[in-house]
Amino acid sequence: MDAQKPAVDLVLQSALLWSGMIKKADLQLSVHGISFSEFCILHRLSQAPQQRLSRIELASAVGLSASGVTRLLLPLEKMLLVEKQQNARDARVSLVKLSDSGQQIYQDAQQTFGFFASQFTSPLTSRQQEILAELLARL
Amino acid sequence: MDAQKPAVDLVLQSALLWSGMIKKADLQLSVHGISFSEFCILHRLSQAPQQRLSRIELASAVGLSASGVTRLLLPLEKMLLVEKQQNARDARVSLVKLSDSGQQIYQDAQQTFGFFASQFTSPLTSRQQEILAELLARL
DNA sequence: ACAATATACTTGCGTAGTCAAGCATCAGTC
DNA sequence: GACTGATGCTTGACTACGCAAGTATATTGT
Repeated sequence: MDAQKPAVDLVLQSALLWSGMIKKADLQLSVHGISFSEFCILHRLSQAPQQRLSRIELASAVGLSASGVTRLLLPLEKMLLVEKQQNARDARVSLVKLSDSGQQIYQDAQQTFGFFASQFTSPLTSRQQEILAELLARL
Repeated sequence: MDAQKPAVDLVLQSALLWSGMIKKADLQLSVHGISFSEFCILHRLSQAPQQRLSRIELASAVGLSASGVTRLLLPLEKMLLVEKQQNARDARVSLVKLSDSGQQIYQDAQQTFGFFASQFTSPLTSRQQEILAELLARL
Protein backbone atom coordinates (compact mmCIF):
# COMPACT_ATOMS: atom_id res chain seq x y z
CA MET A 1 0.00 0.00 0.00
CA ASP A 2 2.81 2.39 0.81
CA ALA A 3 4.38 1.31 -2.42
CA GLN A 4 1.38 2.79 -4.19
CA LYS A 5 1.88 6.24 -2.77
CA PRO A 6 4.16 7.56 -5.55
CA ALA A 7 1.64 6.41 -8.15
CA VAL A 8 -1.21 8.05 -6.25
CA ASP A 9 0.68 11.29 -5.93
CA LEU A 10 1.64 11.20 -9.57
CA VAL A 11 -1.94 10.79 -10.69
CA LEU A 12 -3.33 13.46 -8.38
CA GLN A 13 -0.57 15.89 -9.25
CA SER A 14 -1.24 15.42 -12.92
CA ALA A 15 -4.98 15.83 -12.61
CA LEU A 16 -4.44 19.16 -10.88
CA LEU A 17 -1.89 20.26 -13.44
CA TRP A 18 -4.07 19.50 -16.44
CA SER A 19 -7.23 20.99 -15.02
CA GLY A 20 -5.29 24.20 -14.52
CA MET A 21 -3.78 23.97 -17.97
CA ILE A 22 -7.18 23.64 -19.62
CA LYS A 23 -8.48 26.68 -17.77
CA LYS A 24 -5.52 28.73 -18.95
CA ALA A 25 -5.92 27.49 -22.50
CA ASP A 26 -9.62 28.35 -22.41
CA LEU A 27 -8.75 31.85 -21.35
CA GLN A 28 -6.24 32.29 -24.16
CA LEU A 29 -8.56 30.87 -26.78
CA SER A 30 -11.50 32.99 -25.67
CA VAL A 31 -10.16 35.87 -27.77
CA HIS A 32 -11.06 33.76 -30.81
CA GLY A 33 -14.49 33.02 -29.40
CA ILE A 34 -13.86 29.31 -28.91
CA SER A 35 -13.23 27.02 -25.97
CA PHE A 36 -10.50 24.45 -25.52
CA SER A 37 -12.88 21.64 -26.50
CA GLU A 38 -13.92 23.49 -29.60
CA PHE A 39 -10.29 24.07 -30.50
CA CYS A 40 -9.65 20.33 -30.13
CA ILE A 41 -12.47 19.66 -32.55
CA LEU A 42 -11.17 22.11 -35.11
CA HIS A 43 -7.68 20.74 -34.66
CA ARG A 44 -8.72 17.16 -35.30
CA LEU A 45 -10.80 18.16 -38.28
CA SER A 46 -7.98 20.15 -39.76
CA GLN A 47 -5.67 17.18 -39.80
CA ALA A 48 -8.27 14.70 -41.00
CA PRO A 49 -8.37 13.67 -44.65
CA GLN A 50 -10.55 16.21 -46.49
CA GLN A 51 -10.94 18.02 -43.20
CA ARG A 52 -13.87 15.87 -42.24
CA LEU A 53 -14.79 13.15 -39.77
CA SER A 54 -17.86 11.40 -38.49
CA ARG A 55 -19.16 12.42 -35.12
CA ILE A 56 -18.02 9.30 -33.31
CA GLU A 57 -14.53 9.52 -34.69
CA LEU A 58 -14.50 13.06 -33.44
CA ALA A 59 -15.84 11.98 -30.07
CA SER A 60 -13.09 9.47 -29.44
CA ALA A 61 -10.46 11.83 -30.84
CA VAL A 62 -11.28 14.49 -28.29
CA GLY A 63 -12.37 12.26 -25.41
CA LEU A 64 -16.05 13.14 -25.31
CA SER A 65 -19.27 11.16 -25.52
CA ALA A 66 -21.34 11.15 -28.69
CA SER A 67 -23.89 13.47 -27.14
CA GLY A 68 -21.18 15.82 -26.02
CA VAL A 69 -20.02 16.11 -29.62
CA THR A 70 -23.52 16.74 -30.87
CA ARG A 71 -23.93 19.61 -28.45
CA LEU A 72 -20.48 21.06 -29.04
CA LEU A 73 -21.07 21.11 -32.76
CA LEU A 74 -24.32 23.04 -32.54
CA PRO A 75 -22.74 26.44 -31.89
CA LEU A 76 -19.92 25.67 -34.35
CA GLU A 77 -22.50 24.99 -37.06
CA LYS A 78 -24.34 28.18 -36.21
CA MET A 79 -21.07 30.10 -36.47
CA LEU A 80 -20.57 28.33 -39.80
CA LEU A 81 -17.19 27.00 -38.79
CA VAL A 82 -18.23 23.47 -39.71
CA GLU A 83 -20.74 21.97 -42.12
CA LYS A 84 -22.90 18.90 -41.84
CA GLN A 85 -22.52 16.46 -44.70
CA GLN A 86 -23.93 13.05 -45.49
CA ASN A 87 -22.10 9.87 -46.08
CA ALA A 88 -23.24 8.24 -49.32
CA ARG A 89 -22.28 4.78 -48.10
CA ASP A 90 -24.02 4.95 -44.75
CA ALA A 91 -26.99 7.19 -44.14
CA ARG A 92 -26.55 6.95 -40.36
CA VAL A 93 -23.35 8.88 -40.18
CA SER A 94 -23.36 12.61 -40.57
CA LEU A 95 -19.95 13.91 -41.41
CA VAL A 96 -18.52 17.08 -39.99
CA LYS A 97 -16.46 19.16 -42.37
CA LEU A 98 -14.31 22.14 -41.54
CA SER A 99 -15.60 25.10 -43.55
CA ASP A 100 -13.40 27.76 -45.12
CA SER A 101 -14.14 30.22 -42.36
CA GLY A 102 -13.60 27.41 -39.85
CA GLN A 103 -10.20 26.82 -41.38
CA GLN A 104 -9.44 30.50 -41.04
CA ILE A 105 -10.51 30.66 -37.40
CA TYR A 106 -8.54 27.51 -36.72
CA GLN A 107 -5.39 29.01 -38.22
CA ASP A 108 -5.72 32.04 -35.98
CA ALA A 109 -6.51 29.99 -32.89
CA GLN A 110 -3.70 27.61 -33.69
CA GLN A 111 -1.25 30.50 -33.54
CA THR A 112 -2.54 31.46 -30.12
CA PHE A 113 -2.59 27.91 -28.89
CA GLY A 114 0.82 27.11 -30.27
CA PHE A 115 2.22 30.06 -28.44
CA PHE A 116 0.44 29.05 -25.28
CA ALA A 117 1.64 25.44 -25.53
CA SER A 118 5.21 26.61 -26.08
CA GLN A 119 5.02 28.83 -23.05
CA PHE A 120 3.48 26.09 -21.02
CA THR A 121 6.16 23.57 -21.89
CA SER A 122 9.00 26.06 -21.84
CA PRO A 123 10.32 25.00 -18.41
CA LEU A 124 11.44 21.81 -20.16
CA THR A 125 14.10 21.46 -22.81
CA SER A 126 12.90 20.01 -26.08
CA ARG A 127 14.68 16.79 -25.20
CA GLN A 128 12.76 16.64 -21.94
CA GLN A 129 9.54 17.33 -23.78
CA GLU A 130 10.27 14.37 -26.01
CA ILE A 131 10.86 12.16 -23.01
CA LEU A 132 7.67 13.40 -21.38
CA ALA A 133 5.65 12.75 -24.53
CA GLU A 134 7.07 9.27 -24.78
CA LEU A 135 6.35 8.40 -21.19
CA LEU A 136 2.80 9.69 -21.47
CA ALA A 137 2.31 7.76 -24.67
CA ARG A 138 2.84 4.54 -22.78
CA LEU A 139 0.01 5.19 -20.35
CA MET B 1 5.20 27.91 -35.82
CA ASP B 2 6.22 24.42 -36.87
CA ALA B 3 8.54 24.43 -33.92
CA GLN B 4 5.48 24.65 -31.72
CA LYS B 5 3.92 21.50 -33.06
CA PRO B 6 5.53 19.09 -30.57
CA ALA B 7 4.37 21.27 -27.70
CA VAL B 8 0.85 21.43 -29.12
CA ASP B 9 0.71 17.68 -29.59
CA LEU B 10 2.07 17.12 -26.11
CA VAL B 11 -0.58 19.28 -24.53
CA LEU B 12 -3.46 17.81 -26.52
CA GLN B 13 -2.26 14.27 -25.96
CA SER B 14 -2.08 14.89 -22.23
CA ALA B 15 -5.49 16.48 -22.03
CA LEU B 16 -6.99 13.43 -23.68
CA LEU B 17 -5.05 11.07 -21.45
CA TRP B 18 -6.11 12.73 -18.22
CA SER B 19 -9.72 13.15 -19.12
CA GLY B 20 -9.83 9.42 -19.76
CA MET B 21 -7.96 8.71 -16.57
CA ILE B 22 -10.43 10.70 -14.49
CA LYS B 23 -13.35 8.82 -16.02
CA LYS B 24 -11.76 5.50 -15.17
CA ALA B 25 -10.98 6.64 -11.65
CA ASP B 26 -14.56 7.84 -11.21
CA LEU B 27 -15.78 4.42 -12.23
CA GLN B 28 -13.51 2.65 -9.77
CA LEU B 29 -14.37 4.98 -6.92
CA SER B 30 -18.10 4.72 -7.53
CA VAL B 31 -18.19 1.50 -5.52
CA HIS B 32 -17.43 3.67 -2.48
CA GLY B 33 -20.14 6.13 -3.44
CA ILE B 34 -17.75 8.98 -4.16
CA SER B 35 -16.43 10.72 -7.25
CA PHE B 36 -12.85 11.50 -8.16
CA SER B 37 -13.26 15.11 -6.99
CA GLU B 38 -14.67 13.96 -3.69
CA PHE B 39 -11.80 11.57 -3.29
CA CYS B 40 -9.37 14.42 -3.88
CA ILE B 41 -11.07 16.38 -1.13
CA LEU B 42 -10.91 13.51 1.35
CA HIS B 43 -7.30 12.88 0.36
CA ARG B 44 -6.24 16.47 0.99
CA LEU B 45 -8.12 16.58 4.27
CA SER B 46 -6.57 13.35 5.42
CA GLN B 47 -3.07 14.70 5.05
CA ALA B 48 -3.82 18.12 6.49
CA PRO B 49 -2.88 18.93 10.09
CA GLN B 50 -5.78 17.81 12.28
CA GLN B 51 -7.50 16.59 9.15
CA ARG B 52 -8.98 19.99 8.52
CA LEU B 53 -8.69 22.87 6.10
CA SER B 54 -10.53 26.02 5.18
CA ARG B 55 -12.62 25.95 2.07
CA ILE B 56 -10.30 28.09 0.00
CA GLU B 57 -7.27 26.04 0.92
CA LEU B 58 -9.24 23.04 -0.20
CA ALA B 59 -10.28 24.79 -3.40
CA SER B 60 -6.74 25.50 -4.51
CA ALA B 61 -5.58 22.07 -3.39
CA VAL B 62 -8.01 20.33 -5.70
CA GLY B 63 -8.14 22.91 -8.47
CA LEU B 64 -11.71 24.11 -8.04
CA SER B 65 -13.36 27.46 -7.45
CA ALA B 66 -14.67 28.42 -4.03
CA SER B 67 -18.23 27.84 -5.12
CA GLY B 68 -17.33 24.47 -6.55
CA VAL B 69 -16.01 23.45 -3.14
CA THR B 70 -19.14 24.68 -1.39
CA ARG B 71 -21.27 22.54 -3.66
CA LEU B 72 -19.04 19.48 -3.48
CA LEU B 73 -19.06 19.60 0.29
CA LEU B 74 -22.83 19.65 0.59
CA PRO B 75 -23.34 15.95 -0.14
CA LEU B 76 -20.24 15.05 1.88
CA GLU B 77 -21.69 16.86 4.87
CA LYS B 78 -25.02 15.12 4.40
CA MET B 79 -23.20 11.78 4.30
CA LEU B 80 -21.43 12.92 7.47
CA LEU B 81 -18.01 12.33 5.96
CA VAL B 82 -16.93 15.85 6.87
CA GLU B 83 -17.96 18.35 9.55
CA LYS B 84 -18.22 22.10 9.44
CA GLN B 85 -16.26 23.88 12.14
CA GLN B 86 -15.61 27.51 12.98
CA ASN B 87 -12.33 29.29 13.23
CA ALA B 88 -12.04 31.14 16.53
CA ARG B 89 -9.61 33.68 15.10
CA ASP B 90 -11.60 34.56 12.01
CA ALA B 91 -15.36 34.19 11.87
CA ARG B 92 -15.36 34.28 8.08
CA VAL B 93 -13.67 30.97 7.54
CA SER B 94 -15.54 27.76 8.06
CA LEU B 95 -13.22 24.85 8.45
CA VAL B 96 -13.85 21.44 6.96
CA LYS B 97 -12.86 18.52 9.10
CA LEU B 98 -12.70 14.89 8.11
CA SER B 99 -15.05 12.95 10.40
CA ASP B 100 -14.35 9.49 11.76
CA SER B 101 -16.62 7.88 9.22
CA GLY B 102 -15.05 10.08 6.56
CA GLN B 103 -11.67 8.77 7.58
CA GLN B 104 -12.98 5.23 7.30
CA ILE B 105 -14.46 5.78 3.85
CA TYR B 106 -11.26 7.47 2.79
CA GLN B 107 -9.18 4.51 3.89
CA ASP B 108 -11.32 2.16 1.84
CA ALA B 109 -11.36 4.43 -1.19
CA GLN B 110 -7.64 4.98 -0.88
CA GLN B 111 -7.10 1.25 -1.24
CA THR B 112 -9.14 1.22 -4.41
CA PHE B 113 -7.53 4.33 -5.76
CA GLY B 114 -4.03 3.18 -4.88
CA PHE B 115 -4.62 -0.01 -6.76
CA PHE B 116 -6.03 1.90 -9.70
CA ALA B 117 -3.12 4.34 -9.75
CA SER B 118 -0.64 1.46 -9.65
CA GLN B 119 -2.37 -0.22 -12.54
CA PHE B 120 -2.52 3.00 -14.44
CA THR B 121 1.16 3.74 -14.05
CA SER B 122 2.27 0.12 -14.39
CA PRO B 123 3.46 0.47 -18.01
CA LEU B 124 6.30 2.54 -16.57
CA THR B 125 9.08 1.36 -14.33
CA SER B 126 9.26 3.09 -10.99
CA ARG B 127 12.32 4.94 -12.22
CA GLN B 128 10.33 6.21 -15.19
CA GLN B 129 7.50 7.22 -12.89
CA GLU B 130 9.96 9.28 -10.90
CA ILE B 131 11.19 10.99 -14.04
CA LEU B 132 7.64 11.65 -15.16
CA ALA B 133 6.71 13.14 -11.80
CA GLU B 134 9.75 15.35 -11.87
CA LEU B 135 9.09 16.61 -15.37
CA LEU B 136 5.46 17.34 -14.55
CA ALA B 137 6.48 19.13 -11.39
CA ARG B 138 8.36 21.67 -13.47
CA LEU B 139 5.31 22.68 -15.47
C1' DA C 1 -36.84 -11.73 -47.40
C1' DC C 2 -37.19 -10.87 -42.74
C1' DA C 3 -36.26 -10.76 -37.99
C1' DA C 4 -32.64 -9.69 -34.66
C1' DT C 5 -28.97 -7.11 -33.43
C1' DA C 6 -25.70 -3.51 -33.82
C1' DT C 7 -24.32 1.29 -35.03
C1' DA C 8 -24.71 6.45 -35.49
C1' DC C 9 -26.56 9.67 -33.90
C1' DT C 10 -30.14 13.01 -31.11
C1' DT C 11 -32.74 14.43 -27.13
C1' DG C 12 -34.46 14.79 -22.21
C1' DC C 13 -32.92 14.98 -17.90
C1' DG C 14 -29.59 15.20 -14.31
C1' DT C 15 -24.96 16.52 -12.29
C1' DA C 16 -20.69 19.14 -11.79
C1' DG C 17 -18.79 22.91 -12.20
C1' DT C 18 -18.11 28.35 -13.36
C1' DC C 19 -18.84 33.27 -12.85
C1' DA C 20 -20.89 37.28 -10.92
C1' DA C 21 -23.31 39.29 -7.21
C1' DG C 22 -24.16 39.48 -2.47
C1' DC C 23 -23.32 39.04 2.59
C1' DA C 24 -20.47 38.85 6.64
C1' DT C 25 -16.22 39.74 8.63
C1' DC C 26 -11.57 41.40 9.03
C1' DA C 27 -7.67 44.89 8.57
C1' DG C 28 -5.87 49.31 7.75
C1' DT C 29 -6.53 54.53 7.75
C1' DC C 30 -8.02 58.79 9.19
C1' DG D 1 -14.69 54.58 16.05
C1' DA D 2 -16.51 55.05 11.40
C1' DC D 3 -15.01 54.44 6.33
C1' DT D 4 -12.60 51.64 2.78
C1' DG D 5 -11.14 47.88 0.81
C1' DA D 6 -9.85 42.98 0.90
C1' DT D 7 -11.15 38.12 2.14
C1' DG D 8 -14.14 33.88 2.92
C1' DC D 9 -18.00 31.97 1.69
C1' DT D 10 -22.81 31.21 -0.39
C1' DT D 11 -26.30 31.57 -3.91
C1' DG D 12 -28.56 32.30 -8.54
C1' DA D 13 -28.13 31.71 -13.17
C1' DC D 14 -25.68 29.53 -16.61
C1' DT D 15 -22.64 26.16 -19.39
C1' DA D 16 -20.69 21.77 -20.31
C1' DC D 17 -20.89 17.86 -20.18
C1' DG D 18 -22.72 12.40 -19.26
C1' DC D 19 -26.16 8.72 -19.31
C1' DA D 20 -30.23 6.45 -20.78
C1' DA D 21 -33.78 6.15 -24.03
C1' DG D 22 -35.42 6.87 -28.64
C1' DT D 23 -34.98 6.96 -33.86
C1' DA D 24 -33.07 5.78 -38.21
C1' DT D 25 -30.20 2.98 -40.73
C1' DA D 26 -27.09 -0.92 -41.54
C1' DT D 27 -25.65 -5.79 -41.02
C1' DT D 28 -26.05 -10.49 -39.99
C1' DG D 29 -28.21 -15.02 -39.54
C1' DT D 30 -31.66 -18.05 -41.21
